[in-house]
Amino acid sequence: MEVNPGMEEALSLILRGCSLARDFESNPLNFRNNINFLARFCDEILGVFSAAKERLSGPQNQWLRTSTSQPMDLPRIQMRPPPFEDSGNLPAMGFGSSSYSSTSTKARRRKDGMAKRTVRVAAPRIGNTELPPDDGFTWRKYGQKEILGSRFPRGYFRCTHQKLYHCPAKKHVQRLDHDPHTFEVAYLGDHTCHMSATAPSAPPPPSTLPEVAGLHMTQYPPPSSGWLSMEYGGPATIRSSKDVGDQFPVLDMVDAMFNSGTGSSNSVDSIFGANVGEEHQHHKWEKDNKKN
DNA sequence: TGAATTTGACCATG
DNA sequence: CATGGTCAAATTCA
Repeated sequence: MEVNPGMEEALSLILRGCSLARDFESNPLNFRNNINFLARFCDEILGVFSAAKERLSGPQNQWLRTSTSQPMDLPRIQMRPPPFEDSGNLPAMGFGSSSYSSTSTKARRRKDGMAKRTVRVAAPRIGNTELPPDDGFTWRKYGQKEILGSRFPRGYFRCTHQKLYHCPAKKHVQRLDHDPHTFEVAYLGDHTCHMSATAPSAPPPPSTLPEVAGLHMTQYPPPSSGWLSMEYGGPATIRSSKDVGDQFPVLDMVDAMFNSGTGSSNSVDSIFGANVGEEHQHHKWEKDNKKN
């Protein structure tokens, strides 16, 4: 899918703002003794969000309503994402700003006959973009494979507690060749472990989920911890180990500004190195390409 | 030291 | 047979 560039840009900006906020959140003391820096920091956050808002409210925002990048019409993709919708165990959707869309895949059906549902997740340009998106569950990577015709390898994940709870859930994560900022995540099987430790501590509210643009998200109570975190910068198996803790004013500000669950990168150190990711990726993928 | 990730090999499917 | 999917030993990490 092609992500609308305007949307991408706005999302990137928003994510950056969130990242900045998180940076403050995680190291408030760093700013305490440096008023100038703090002021500039605030300016930057405001500027980033303003720019994002500009992009969203400008004439070019038509894509919000008439996005043609999706094979399906928008109302569809404003629905909650397909995976787990009947299990009462919706993914946390670490990044509310992501565009989710479902695609029917003609993937061959394995003999186990697991249903396969795919969603597309827009990755932020910032942060550790080479890690698969988190959906609120904990996954364990069990393989990675170069896919023919794809520049990027596909990662194979299964539920961390597969053994403990015989949870059959799996997912395949692949970065789109033509759009490296988008992951296609294929979910296979449902979680049977949602009452277990696999499930996020604070299950996402069942009703309102972020809509596709992540910008129409009406206020839904974010999980007490890490709602701002995209839970995206951690290892493949994402535990919100470095919990955010209590909300900070900046987060409130961000929340107030956007009323959205837009996530941000989990990796604080990536905040000021927004562009490092790609380099890394290429490095890594070059390596990956050597096999097979 | 246990758990997670990496990675080459093997298996299944079309 | 080519390719996608999984296994499992080796390695890394916390």
